[in-house]
Amino acid sequence: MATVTITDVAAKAGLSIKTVSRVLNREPNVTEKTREKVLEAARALDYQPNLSARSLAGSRSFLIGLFFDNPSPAYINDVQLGAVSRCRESGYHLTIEPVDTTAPDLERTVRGVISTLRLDGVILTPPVCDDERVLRALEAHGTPFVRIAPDLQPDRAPRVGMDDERAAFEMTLNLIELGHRRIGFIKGHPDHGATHLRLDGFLRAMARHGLTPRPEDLMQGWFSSQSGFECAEAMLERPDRPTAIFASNDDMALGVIASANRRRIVVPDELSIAGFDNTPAAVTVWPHLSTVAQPIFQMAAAACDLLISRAANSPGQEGPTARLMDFEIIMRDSTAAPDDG
Amino acid sequence: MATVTITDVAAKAGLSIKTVSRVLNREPNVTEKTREKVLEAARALDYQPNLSARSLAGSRSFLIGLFFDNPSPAYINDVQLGAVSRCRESGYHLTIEPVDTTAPDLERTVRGVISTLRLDGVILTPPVCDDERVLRALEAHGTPFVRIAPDLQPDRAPRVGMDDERAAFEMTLNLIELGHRRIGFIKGHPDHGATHLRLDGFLRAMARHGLTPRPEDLMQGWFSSQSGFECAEAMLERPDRPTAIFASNDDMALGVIASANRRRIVVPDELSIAGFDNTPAAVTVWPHLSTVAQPIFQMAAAACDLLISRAANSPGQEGPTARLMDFEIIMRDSTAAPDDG
DNA sequence: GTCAAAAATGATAGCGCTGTCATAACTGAT
DNA sequence: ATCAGTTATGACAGCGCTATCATTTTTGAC
Repeated sequence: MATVTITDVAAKAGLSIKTVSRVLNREPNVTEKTREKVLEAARALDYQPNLSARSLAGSRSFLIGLFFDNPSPAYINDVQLGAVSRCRESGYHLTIEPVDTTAPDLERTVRGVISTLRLDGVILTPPVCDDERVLRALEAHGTPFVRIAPDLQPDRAPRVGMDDERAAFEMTLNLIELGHRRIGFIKGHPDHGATHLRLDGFLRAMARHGLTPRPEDLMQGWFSSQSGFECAEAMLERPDRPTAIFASNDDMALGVIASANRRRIVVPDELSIAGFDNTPAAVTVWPHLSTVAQPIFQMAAAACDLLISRAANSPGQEGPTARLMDFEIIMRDSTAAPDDG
Repeated sequence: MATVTITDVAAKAGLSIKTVSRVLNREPNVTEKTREKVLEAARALDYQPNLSARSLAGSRSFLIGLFFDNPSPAYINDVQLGAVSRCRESGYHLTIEPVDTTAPDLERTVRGVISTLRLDGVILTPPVCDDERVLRALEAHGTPFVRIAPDLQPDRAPRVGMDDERAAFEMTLNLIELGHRRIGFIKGHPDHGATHLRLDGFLRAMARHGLTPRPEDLMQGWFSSQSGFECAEAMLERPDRPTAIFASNDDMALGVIASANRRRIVVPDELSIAGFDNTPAAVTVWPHLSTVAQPIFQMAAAACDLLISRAANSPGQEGPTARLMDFEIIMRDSTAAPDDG
């Protein structure tokens, strides 16, 4: 209620508002003594700058937008937490903009948001990060954006991500080293970039050990637990079923576990199951799911960082930045050596 | 990039900027013809109002804040979607502010956010909605807020929620009508308001049928799947175990299913399980979980509504508004009549 | 037609900041 | 001391809107 303005601070400190502004914005050419005086006055008055005024007068809005369509809640949650944590440090705020990629007026919606809010930057998560209309709208408006785990045209704009191929490769290697030879693989949604990379990693690990998966052990899922369940049903009803199934995300792996439970197939004794993503649900089932943990929080924080430093400093680099973060293979209770050695 | 201002629209329409402003803000006293002219000019120019300017000049910021600590990602996701959907309709935007209720400087953080952003309203989810420091900061600043499912002091401020007691009551009734007499109940986190209400509903339904749960069938959980698992382990290892377990949220119910699976207890033939919340995970397990669906999306939308209409119009009512939404009992595959009839 | 009342429109002053440019205060070499 | 070359500070315009109040136009009763 008590609205303290920069003018009040200036009066209290006995300086001009411009000098106060300089201190608050960490601009150069301010004496240490002056700095102190301003800071103390601001503290005493509990001064809070008015974002609208800063935004209107200056070139920054201190607002970062997070555009997402519909990844899993857990994923989005991590992204938000990561982004906000970095925003907080720099006085930025996060506005969330769920985006319906199937909406016909998507482009004008996006244009509306970025020009109304004058966002300093936008974070794009899959699958929005691969939507041509969104990218075009952002580029046309000149709004900086960072894509998280984009599929297509990786060098079109700055991005952060992780090495899905290598993660799938290593998880598969783990399975093979446990002694598995017949390993089933459930692919993800074909429109999702990670889908192909994870499959590639799986195949590379198999090939490195001279293993060629049979066609019926390579199934097409949709990243939903239902699709994982259905693929598992098909694979598990055959007498020569795989001894391990690697589902390319946790939801599908959960479907596999559900199918195994239904068929009284003991996990991991009779069937090893691995997932990908390390969702909270992975430790909610029994047995706990072996999976790949993506550093989602860190990726989002890095994305934010890119946006904020870009907004603050001038650009000046040559090609778009790309930051690859480390994943982590987490072996829990759903994987073990196969029965028949 | 091409920044179209209200002045441009006014010039194009051959009117003053004030008249354009009136049309855009749906103020009265504008001829239909004038209205048309303004709207057409705005459309032709693809005019997008500048939120910062509107906020600085006027009394509204068009920003709603969502404060949350750490409910489940699925819950938060629904809240966000519900809130944003309503914000969109009214030209508002949502900024998210994760709040750490254990942080010592919580109060000044909250104060900083609301005065910097000049939020038109704030939505509080559990457990933030019961944090005294947050409530005090909001009240002191005079920022309108709506609490979702508050526990303490329900009439301290406007709120939306649902009737947890009656939902638990009805679910329990369903279980009893299936033929269950010995029903285990797993309580939630004691600090959470819903915990007591759900227990009350359970007990009332049991009492109505002359049933008194034995103390060892009334267990203390913490809303985590791990705690559900542990409670189930204790209940299921007894020879006279319950024929049904009602866990007061889905995560714990998932823990119960995990325990049953581990013990080769067939669900629902040998054990019925019911949850509460209808999280996505409820249909990720096998068998699919019977549960209570909270209208989270609608609650958040209603909360937003309250804030926006309050921001637009003057207040003028007497007591704080309270809106109770309808729940839905969803009976899926984890519940059935008991074996022994 | 006349006139007051009501409705529609416009001129103008800020909102609280930042950016630009001018001014003042310090340097240190001569 | 003197003067350029810095460095530190301040005056003031204006960002794009809304609010207030003045002005013009329309309306309806007589």
